[in-house]
Amino acid sequence: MYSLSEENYLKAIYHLEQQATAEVSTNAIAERMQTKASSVTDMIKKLADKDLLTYKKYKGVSLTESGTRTALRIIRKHRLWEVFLVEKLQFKWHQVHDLAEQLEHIQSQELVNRLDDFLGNPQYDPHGDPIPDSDGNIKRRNKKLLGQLQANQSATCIGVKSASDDFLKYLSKNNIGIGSKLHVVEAEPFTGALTVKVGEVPLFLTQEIANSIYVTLIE
Amino acid sequence: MYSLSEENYLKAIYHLEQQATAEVSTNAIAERMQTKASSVTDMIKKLADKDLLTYKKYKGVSLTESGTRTALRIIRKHRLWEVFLVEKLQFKWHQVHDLAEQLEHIQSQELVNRLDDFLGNPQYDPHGDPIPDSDGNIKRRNKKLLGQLQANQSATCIGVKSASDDFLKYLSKNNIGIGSKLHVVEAEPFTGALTVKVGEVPLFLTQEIANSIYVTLIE
DNA sequence: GTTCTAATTTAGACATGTCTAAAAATATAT
DNA sequence: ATATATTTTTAGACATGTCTAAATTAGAAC
Repeated sequence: MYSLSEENYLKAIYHLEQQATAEVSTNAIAERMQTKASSVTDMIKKLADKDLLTYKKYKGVSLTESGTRTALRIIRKHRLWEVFLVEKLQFKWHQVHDLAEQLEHIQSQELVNRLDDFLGNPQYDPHGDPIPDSDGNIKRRNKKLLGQLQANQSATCIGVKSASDDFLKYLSKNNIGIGSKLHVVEAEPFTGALTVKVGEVPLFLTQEIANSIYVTLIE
Repeated sequence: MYSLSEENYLKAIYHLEQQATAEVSTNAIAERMQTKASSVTDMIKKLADKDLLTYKKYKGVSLTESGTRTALRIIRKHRLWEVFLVEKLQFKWHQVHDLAEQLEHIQSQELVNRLDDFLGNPQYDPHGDPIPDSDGNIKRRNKKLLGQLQANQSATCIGVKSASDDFLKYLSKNNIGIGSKLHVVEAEPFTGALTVKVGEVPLFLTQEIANSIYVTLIE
């Protein structure tokens, strides 16, 4: 269907669009894709010719509906493969990204859907990001860093940022994993350190650690 | 490591080498890869430069030890993914080849070995072909078509050739699957039809059907 | 509004892997 | 042993996706 490069551009542009407010700039794409602006311009033109994005010279790009749909299909595959790697092959959260970057380009609707069923139709990947369904619907949720919470807020752990082996061991020793409920008892304004409760057990977390844990607020 | 094209050439040449007695010819490769002889010559030179095969102009090629090792690594991946697709995702035997052609190019020793363990270290793929171990050792066995057997020989079903859905249904209705023991009661010389026993149940098979079933002899 | 700077695009080049058409080498037939 | 047919290689072209360097445009500063 689309080439490997085209798919990678679509995915990158989709992610940039999620963050940015306006059109996505050539330089932003170049930086994200570790390539040169001139290469981006070339590719942008091709994608525009295929109606995957709209492009006005010097004015940046934005994905068309078709482009967004295609990007979401790739992201769906990426995240499902990540679940597979972690749940079935016992990879650690932080080991799966590069592999999923390869697996996401495997072409077969049938395969993705069977994989989805095999995994029990998971809603979120091991990093806590939502997995689009086969129609491209995506359950967004408010992903925050634990360190951003105020005293008295409660949240569910949905993932970690850049996990080292030691960090993951530290977390499991303290009974923190995906799905753990965390309640912020106190947030120290100067150091940024947090006192939280994991279940009923109190735990002291440095700012650095609190900012390596992704959570979603419990209302 | 190696490009997608390079990997595909290595695999094709390996398979041709298994069949052929002497060096593998440019035209043989071209036919198998559905490409032109001139393209093959170009690629052959590159692979020779990388010491993956030896090549004398007009004299065909043969894989070096390094080339063979690389080919076997790809075949290992191909066959393990086929097992995954059939055993875990419930694909039919005949649906998995094209998907495995894509999956075999995923780069990661770690992934293959974990997949191998996850699948319970299978020895054979769904077509009955042996899966090389991580050192490239391969358990060859005598793969024959059921139709080639004589009266009174016994064999184990190890796969099917070009299976249609209807054919697979026919087989499962008659209790023939991978691992089934088949005993040839009679081989009709004129029509090529066979009378076999599946366990204790006698069954009549036309030549066409008998030549669509792969078996390995029981000594 | 003109000028400067930063972002973007264009022009031309290169690597990979493919092709066609022509040339060269090998194999076959008599 | 020579002519003919087949196989293989070479030469030159093209598509894709990338790059560098130069030219262009947009946006900010004054």
